[in-house]
Amino acid sequence: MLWQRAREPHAHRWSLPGGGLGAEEDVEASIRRQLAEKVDVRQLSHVEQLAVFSAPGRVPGMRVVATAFLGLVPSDIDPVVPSDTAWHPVDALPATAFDHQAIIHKARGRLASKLSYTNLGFALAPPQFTISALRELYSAALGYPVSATNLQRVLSRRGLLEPTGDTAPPGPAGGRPAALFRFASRGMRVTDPFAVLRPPTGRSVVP
Amino acid sequence: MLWQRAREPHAHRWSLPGGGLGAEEDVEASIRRQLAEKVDVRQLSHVEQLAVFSAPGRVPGMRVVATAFLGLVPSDIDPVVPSDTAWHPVDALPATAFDHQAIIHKARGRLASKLSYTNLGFALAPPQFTISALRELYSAALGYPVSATNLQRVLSRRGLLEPTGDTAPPGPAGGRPAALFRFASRGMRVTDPFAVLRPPTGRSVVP
DNA sequence: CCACGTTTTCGACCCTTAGGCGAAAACTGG
DNA sequence: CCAGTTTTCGCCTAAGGGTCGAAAACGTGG
Repeated sequence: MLWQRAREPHAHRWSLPGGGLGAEEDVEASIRRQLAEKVDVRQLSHVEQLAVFSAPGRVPGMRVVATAFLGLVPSDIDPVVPSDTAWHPVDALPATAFDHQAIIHKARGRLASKLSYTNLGFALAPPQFTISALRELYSAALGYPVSATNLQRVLSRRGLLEPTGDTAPPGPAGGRPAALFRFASRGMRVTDPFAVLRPPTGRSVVP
Repeated sequence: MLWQRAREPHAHRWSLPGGGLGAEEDVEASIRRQLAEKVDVRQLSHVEQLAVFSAPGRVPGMRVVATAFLGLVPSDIDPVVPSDTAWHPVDALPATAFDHQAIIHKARGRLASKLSYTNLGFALAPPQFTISALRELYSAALGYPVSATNLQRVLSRRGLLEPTGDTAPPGPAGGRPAALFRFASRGMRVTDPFAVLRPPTGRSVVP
């Protein structure tokens, strides 16, 4: 989600939402406030720190140190945004202001890897979904196709997916009705990768 | 590595090295400068951003937003440090200033997980090492014992370990001389965990 | 110099998890 | 009732980690 800058520097160019840090808030409270002020995005399903961007010349004319965040919104939600704000497909972005291109690139990398070893999919998916819908979400987020069969089995085996019992009606072309699922837990859960470092008894990493 | 604060606030308490951001440097250049100024640590084998700590009251009396870093030094190096600075075992830390306890905790978690799915061990290990020495390093960093057999095979299979051909002399109690190894590449290399999200052809994540 | 304790190394076997394929199931439309 | 579609499920294979125990290579003490 980008909005078009009104003022210099980089007027009229698309940029990530953000703003200055207030005296009584930390950076996460700040970015949530910025989003709530400038655009109507209250349904953030996940927010996490990405990185600090602090190159001296990243904003012409003044020194700005930015803490970039990765924020996710479920796919079923289409927040109303002001006229200067719009959603863009991450594969076809317009020219962006400052170093925002690099921030977006880093954000996408973070999303891709966290989709692999966490249940972060819950933040992208609606409350209920079919496996094929989830497959499309994952494919879009990752940038390459994933197998629906595998996705279901892997997520199930990790205990992240549970059936609701309901089914979704088939499409116009027919087909077997798809079973509906939901994510087992809200909030992030990490499935620790690799076992070299797994304690002999099977405890998790750094309790 | 901690040093004892000379001035208020939190005088005489142990704290992480750090300092203000200069006008002509980014945060990474800054932390490297701080380390070079205050203590003689030029052999940093790895430096990465950890997180921003920005709670309004984290430093009493003034507003300080800190970008925390994780920095590693190979185990064979014992940098000379000023009299107010000392290395502490991470399992037996003294009382620390501000929120540095939380920073250290986060750093250790990051180190533990990156040891699992990257070759970050290269930053902890000396140029040459035996498998048992590496095993002790990993065990210490992770906080629980790891199997030497497994460690060798896993790292070898990932192509991270290569034999030097030499052997280390046995200890005072005798024993078979241990073969010496080195890490195949300096610089961080990520072995992407889990394969659900691996493209059908085997391409890596986000080229 | 030979038996013994020590440390390292290597191989064998098992288990868990992912990837792929194809058949069966369940539905629509004609 | 039949053809076409979409989903689901089971089976098989491959890869990676976990464990165990035997063999290799060394020092030491009798």
